[in-house]
Amino acid sequence: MSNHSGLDKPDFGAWVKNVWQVVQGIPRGCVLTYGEVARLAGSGGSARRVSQAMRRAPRGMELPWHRVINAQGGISFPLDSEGYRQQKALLEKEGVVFRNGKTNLQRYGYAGALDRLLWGETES
DNA sequence: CCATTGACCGGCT
DNA sequence: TAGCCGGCCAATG
Repeated sequence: MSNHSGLDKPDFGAWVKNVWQVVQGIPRGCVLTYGEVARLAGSGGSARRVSQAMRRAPRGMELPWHRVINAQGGISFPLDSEGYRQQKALLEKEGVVFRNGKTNLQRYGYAGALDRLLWGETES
């Protein structure tokens, strides 16, 4: 029951809200990949849906969207777009360093944060 | 309703 | 290291 004519949407809407919360939980100066955000929000969607979820965020909602990057450690906007420049600028302002258009996920990413807690500032 | 798109990802060559 | 390919799934035309 309840499944009839377009009812019972697989709570994609709920998943979207989870995405917002996950993104809001990313500390300043740190980053998370689309895939990681998707997973932390629950196994309902996929990495590709994360961008849609963030675009759906209400105007005025505080959402550090710039802390979400791709699994290669780079920004996923076209290189010559305004979004690319803006995201990079926001991240650099938080101390995230780019080398050849990519950041070191081992250092700024999720796993990196754990490693630093356990091993301290190993880094090279 | 079918086809294409997209702020992606992992595996394979 | 770099590039191609298939899968993913809601949104858009």
